[in-house]
Amino acid sequence: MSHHHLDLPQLIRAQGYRLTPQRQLVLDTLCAMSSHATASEIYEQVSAQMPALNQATVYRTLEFFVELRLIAKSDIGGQTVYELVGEQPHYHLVCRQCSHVAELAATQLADLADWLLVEHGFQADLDHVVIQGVCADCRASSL
Amino acid sequence: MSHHHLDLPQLIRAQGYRLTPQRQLVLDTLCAMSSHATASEIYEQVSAQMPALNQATVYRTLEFFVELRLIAKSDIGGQTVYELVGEQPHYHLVCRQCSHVAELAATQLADLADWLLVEHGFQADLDHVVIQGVCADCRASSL
DNA sequence: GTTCATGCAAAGCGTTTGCACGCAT
DNA sequence: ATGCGTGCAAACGCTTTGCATGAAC
Repeated sequence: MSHHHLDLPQLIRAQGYRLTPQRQLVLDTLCAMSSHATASEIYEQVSAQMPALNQATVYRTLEFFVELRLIAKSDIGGQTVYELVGEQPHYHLVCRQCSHVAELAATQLADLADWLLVEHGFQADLDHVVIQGVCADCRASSL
Repeated sequence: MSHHHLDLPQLIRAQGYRLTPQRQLVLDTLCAMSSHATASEIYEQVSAQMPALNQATVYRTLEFFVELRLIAKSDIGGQTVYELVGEQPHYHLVCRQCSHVAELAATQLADLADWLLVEHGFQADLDHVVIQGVCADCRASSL
């Protein structure tokens, strides 16, 4: 559970919110899942451990953590996916043809981010960037 | 109607498809609208000129043009928006706080695109890139 | 004890689909 | 004449919401 390096109870309570088993479980589950997941995938995993937990709670909990900026919500190929905001910002390459998703460290975006901040005062969330296109395999097979 | 530089009838018929008044109207409307628009915004505009035209037709028509790669479909701040693919590729900066959307020419992305192609064989659609973050105004007002 | 979070069920919204008719080819 | 595209209405999936109960503080 890599998110345990942060003091979750304090982080939540400091703002007047409450730490519930449901919130802990959702965060743990998202951490255990390799990478991005849809709300229903998360719900499936979570309800295996806590069957009473409701889908509405999953949505509310995810939204809650998104607002705390502990998890990121993005649209990947028409699907809304959630992901733990980790130490290593990364972005996604989504293939328009096969829907394959690759993850890349955001180091290549650093210059762009700097430029956006200096020239436009825009502070980019590098964790949210999704780039569509055609992946190497699909390009090869369409030759 | 800046898209009239392309031979729409031929482009469509060459692939065995048909050019209908509805398809023309949707494309003209999207061209007339300053920039990106949601399906319902497009439907409103379009049905003003052709009241019988159905929402389902708008969706089917938009999807049709997306597949022809005449228009781009992206998710901006949770909304699905459509946009004519013009001569000048550009990307969007979306403010997480005020939802303001700025457009920038994709020239700053060119290097990144080159790098993606060379290093990962990934051919990026620069028209689809959406970057979330906090805009200059919101950063200023939160100081 | 107070208030926030949850469970439940229903509603909401954007989008898609099946079918019969009509129009572009 | 053929068959693709449209209009209509219903269905669909994802997400949100109102309310009463229950749990965290």
